[in-house]
Amino acid sequence: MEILDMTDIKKRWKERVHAALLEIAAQASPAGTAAPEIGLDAVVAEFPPKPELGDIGFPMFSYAKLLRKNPAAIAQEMEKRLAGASAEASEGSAKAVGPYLNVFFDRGATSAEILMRGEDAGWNASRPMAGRKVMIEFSCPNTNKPLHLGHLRNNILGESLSRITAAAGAEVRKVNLINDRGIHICKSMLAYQVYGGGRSPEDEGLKSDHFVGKYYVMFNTLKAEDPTAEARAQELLRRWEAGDPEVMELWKTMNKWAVDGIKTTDARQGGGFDQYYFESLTYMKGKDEVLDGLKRGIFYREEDGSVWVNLEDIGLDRKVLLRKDGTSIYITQDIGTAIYRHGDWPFEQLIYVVASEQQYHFKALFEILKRLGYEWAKNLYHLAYGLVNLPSGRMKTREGTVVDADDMIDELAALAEKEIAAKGRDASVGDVKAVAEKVALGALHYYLLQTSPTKDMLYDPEQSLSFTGNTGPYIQYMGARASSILRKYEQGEGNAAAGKISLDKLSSDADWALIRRLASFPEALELAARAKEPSVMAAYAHDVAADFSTWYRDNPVLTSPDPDLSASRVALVKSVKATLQAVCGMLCIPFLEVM
RNA sequence: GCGUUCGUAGCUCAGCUGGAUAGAGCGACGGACUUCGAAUCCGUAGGUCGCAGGUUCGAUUCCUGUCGGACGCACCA
Repeated sequence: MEILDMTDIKKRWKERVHAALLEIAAQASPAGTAAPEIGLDAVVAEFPPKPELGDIGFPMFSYAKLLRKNPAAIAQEMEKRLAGASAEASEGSAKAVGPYLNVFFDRGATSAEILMRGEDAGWNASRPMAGRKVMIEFSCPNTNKPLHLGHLRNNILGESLSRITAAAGAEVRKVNLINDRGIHICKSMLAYQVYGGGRSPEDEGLKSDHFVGKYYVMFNTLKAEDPTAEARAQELLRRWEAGDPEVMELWKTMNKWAVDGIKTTDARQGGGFDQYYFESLTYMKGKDEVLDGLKRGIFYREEDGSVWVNLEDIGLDRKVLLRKDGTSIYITQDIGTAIYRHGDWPFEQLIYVVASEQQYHFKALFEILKRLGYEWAKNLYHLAYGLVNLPSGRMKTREGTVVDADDMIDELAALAEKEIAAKGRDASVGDVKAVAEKVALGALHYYLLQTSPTKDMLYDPEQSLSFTGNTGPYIQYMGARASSILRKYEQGEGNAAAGKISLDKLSSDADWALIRRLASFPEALELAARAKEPSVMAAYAHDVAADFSTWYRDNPVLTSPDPDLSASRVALVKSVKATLQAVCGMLCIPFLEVM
């Protein structure tokens, strides 16, 4: 069977509508005069507010003036014109509804396509971003302390966006830039030298990144005891830059502890990277580029020897690129790193997932790369995201300190475990701890992704885990319910095995509501990928789960007396499950067969 | 002060390139389990989309101003 792609059907209808409009326009204009121009882009399609109005709609308002007709009349004429069109039956039909021209999909053809999902692992054939190479940078931790709540949002945004972009057909490369050098690193090293006594994380029974973080905090203790602490840290940095063997040895050891621990947390979230960059290896890059730009007159040198760029013409400031002593600063490194990466893997687009406090920095960075003449610089994108706040109270740690990522997940898992016990599900789920961890991650990830990245958000752990409503666990629960039905079917319950799948059995409005939702998957995916908005997929996941929940309450699957009806519904449940699995995968919400 | 960004129901959030009666969830109130898992479902109440102008046939969406919050404006990263 030929696979129907709803996105394509929509596009083809758009073209038909466009063609018909041109015909009307040509007819309406007096002989000898040019027909008014209507671009294909001027044809907009949207979803009618109620399903009975149609599946997609085209408002006719904007052509009224051009065609000197009222929108309703245009819609009428469009309907007549398109009725006879040689559109294949499977493409549906168009009907005038007031000032709108609405298209009704052919239910049978759509259903047939949807039912294939359950049987075909490669059902997602939509590839709107095919052929594109997209590099996505996220996480970028410092190696002086463990990840915190903000990193969890960063990680999940980056990971989810990567998966969505890949699902949309692009080739994706996830990269992480480890900030493993600098004064802050030296502070934890110094504190360890003073207080560590050569102990290892194992000796203290701490996760290795938490161990390093402990000494970073202890630097404050040192500062209170020793007024020269800051100076000593600076001295350590100088020795590091000089390659002092003793300092390098300590640095390597502590960095490994930090990075190993951080990687464990990344893996816990389900993420990972295709390539790691280390600031200690890249921070020298960029200087040559700046000097080259200076030679070409893109930058200028002040009397003290420092090198600057003037971005005032685009509403930014003057920025320093090289200090008067000739050393690099932050933005210089980023210039170098971007160029270096493009050499590594010639991306078409590079997306930086970085907190919105750095918006200014990235504007400047992108502009500088553009001025240096890099063609790809126009495709650099800063995915800025806001802060994660917690409701004041229990979860908020003392002022000034941040909520640790591992602690947060631990706490969520403990709550989930309690809930499983409270529901009396311990026996059914088997490995309670493993399931609780997955529920915790589903809760956390969905909650973090449902909000648009740009906004600051309030993370309420209790609410995210509440298991009722717009939450990750709700979506997981619907996945588990679907799985449960299919499991029983496999075990021979009901009479579906004796029936055969019939599209006629899935033609009710209730069926159509669910099928239409499943059919809009390619649109949701394309929008999410194009707009770089995992929240679109999150909303879609919830919609699918909610529609399924409504549907299966009134549509018994295995207990229906009609074998054909039963078999058809089993097929539909399979495609619901396949869809939920795919979408949950993109959102890093673990799919659970049982919970 | 300048710049960026956010402001939608009591609370947390959606609202796709401007379009048909602004949607979910929580909370409140009222219903539905001898029925495939009630971690569910159904219903009711609740909004002058911060405010004021403007563009448009049409504005929550675009523009200007204004109020309020967040962030940024280092030879830090």
